[in-house]
Amino acid sequence: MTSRLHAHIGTIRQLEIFLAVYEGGSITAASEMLYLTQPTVSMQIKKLAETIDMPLYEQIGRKLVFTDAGHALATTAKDVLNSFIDLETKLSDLRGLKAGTLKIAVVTTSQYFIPHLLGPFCERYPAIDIQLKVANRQQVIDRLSAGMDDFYVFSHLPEDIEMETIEFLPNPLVAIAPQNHPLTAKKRIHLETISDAPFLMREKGSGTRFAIEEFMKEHQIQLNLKMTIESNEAIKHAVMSGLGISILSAHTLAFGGRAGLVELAIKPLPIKTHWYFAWLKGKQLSIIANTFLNYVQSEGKETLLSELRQEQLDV
Amino acid sequence: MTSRLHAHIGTIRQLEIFLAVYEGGSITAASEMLYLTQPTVSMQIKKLAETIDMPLYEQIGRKLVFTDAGHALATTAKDVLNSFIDLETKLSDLRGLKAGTLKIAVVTTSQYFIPHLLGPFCERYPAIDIQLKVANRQQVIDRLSAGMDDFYVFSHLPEDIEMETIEFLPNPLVAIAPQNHPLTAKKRIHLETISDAPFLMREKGSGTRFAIEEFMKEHQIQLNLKMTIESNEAIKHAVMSGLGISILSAHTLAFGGRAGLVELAIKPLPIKTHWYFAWLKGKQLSIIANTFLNYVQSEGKETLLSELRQEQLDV
DNA sequence: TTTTTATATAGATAAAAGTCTATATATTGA
DNA sequence: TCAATATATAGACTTTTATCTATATAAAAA
Repeated sequence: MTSRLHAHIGTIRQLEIFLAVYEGGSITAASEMLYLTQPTVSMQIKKLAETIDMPLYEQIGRKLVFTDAGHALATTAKDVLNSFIDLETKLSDLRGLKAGTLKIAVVTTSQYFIPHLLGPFCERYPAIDIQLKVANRQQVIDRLSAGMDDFYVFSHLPEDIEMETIEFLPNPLVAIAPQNHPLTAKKRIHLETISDAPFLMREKGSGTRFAIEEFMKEHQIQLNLKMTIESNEAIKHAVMSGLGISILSAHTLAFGGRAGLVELAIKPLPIKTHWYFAWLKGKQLSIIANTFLNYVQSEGKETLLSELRQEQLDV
Repeated sequence: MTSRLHAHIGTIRQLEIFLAVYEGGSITAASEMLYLTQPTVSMQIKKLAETIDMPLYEQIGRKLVFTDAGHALATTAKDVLNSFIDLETKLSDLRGLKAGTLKIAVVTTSQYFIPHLLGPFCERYPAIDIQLKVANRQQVIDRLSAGMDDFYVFSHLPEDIEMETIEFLPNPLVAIAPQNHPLTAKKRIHLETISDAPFLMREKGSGTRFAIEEFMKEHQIQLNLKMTIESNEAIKHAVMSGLGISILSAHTLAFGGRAGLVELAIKPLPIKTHWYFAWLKGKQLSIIANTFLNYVQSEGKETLLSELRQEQLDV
């Protein structure tokens, strides 16, 4: 099969002309509708009938009487032209931000604040469909390499991929302990103290872990690693139940997430890291993506900061 | 509006090629599917994107990542190409008698036997849709002039229209009276006798009336016209209830339609007329129409004659 | 780094689409 | 029968489509 479908049904223009003839009831009427000369229409219809290889109508006196083939073709022509009109509408919606998809992939820790950023954007552009993928760092990196999404959110940026980035928000890492822990009473805790307590840590590859390790190396502190846990929520619950202390993004405590936990007043903390919005270098941002980027850098950032301040986190 | 839709969405071939790219996931894959060179596909897609005036995809590494516009276009392309495939099927059905419409317009009197002719044809070609229009003579003539149907059935052919015709079946006109009428006892009734009885006649323009008038003029008989009635069935019931006698097509009595009525044995009757199948001269008969014509002239005629013989009508 | 695998661009070309003007033909209605 | 109304055909022309070959460019894999 050579798959040359179009050869059997004529051109789109011919369908358009035929439909005008069908609806106008005559060649001349169609030619006037389309601002063409009568022979032009006559010709195109003749060609169309030749490619179809069946007569489309018969001329009885002054009237055109359409054959079964003519009726069938008219039906198809209507369907097809309507499909095109629908497409045009869709495309102009896409051009005008009245449709389309914004795809974002984020590492798990950022799931605590990202929805608070997307909410107002959604409200502003209700017709835009947002697809948010929450995955672990490696999965987000894979999606980044494959160019699957518009934006990616990291705390610790991957190094071997060429990207564009913007530093978006401070991501302070704070030490937490259960409410009844002896250290919670103290107003100023020395960093060295932390070595004594059993420490709960995120898994290797985690951005949080990377930042903690860098920080401790710098301050020449050896942690007393008790357990590796792959989830912030699980770590919080482990801390609550007295298994140890930990250092986590302050955002994991925001928006009602600090029940039963106390932030320790350790002197050089918090560890100052940042959240980054990243996208593949060279990838042409869609209009929607651009719009989102502008939003993030202006209102989005402001809104989020003020929300976090209300939560009394030292962001 | 210049109504040049096609200018905005490319050619059918381009849609076809784009769909191959979309489904194959790469330009090269598409070119192999379609037996084209890679630059050909690349070019056509580029043109398509230019007419749409939006990028359809982005190349990320070795993969193509489609934009929203690309996805929308692919959906439309699928719809459109499927419409064409459906059309092709329909057309080839039409070519092969596996679809299509046979349109016939008949004068009211012939409605008594025409269905018995169409029945077996329908069974033989179950996919063919038959549209039977039963109307008065003038309406059938109007449809004939406008070329609205494939065939027309008359007893008395119109004179001022150029047509092709075939004489199909005898249409004997017989005299009828109610069962209790004094004449029903007689075995041989003189034609003149008819002048005495009140006579019920079809309306002017009716083929039956035309034939009766011609016949009576020839035999120099003056009828005692009592009433003009526009329907065979109404005439039969008027005769039954003793309003008078009449002359009607024997076929109106066939297939169980003679209850309460008796055919009078008037000597030079029945009046011998015929049923004709007619169609516009110069109108190209469709394959279906041709098939029907052949059927009518062979099996159709035979079947109908033998059915009528069983009804003991002297056809 | 080189090879392999993809896509894009340039330049050429045959065929088809799409349009026109001028003219012929057919039908209807006065 | 003639004027009015329709459709069809002929011939010409421009633009676009749909291809190709050859070559450049880019990324991934070895």
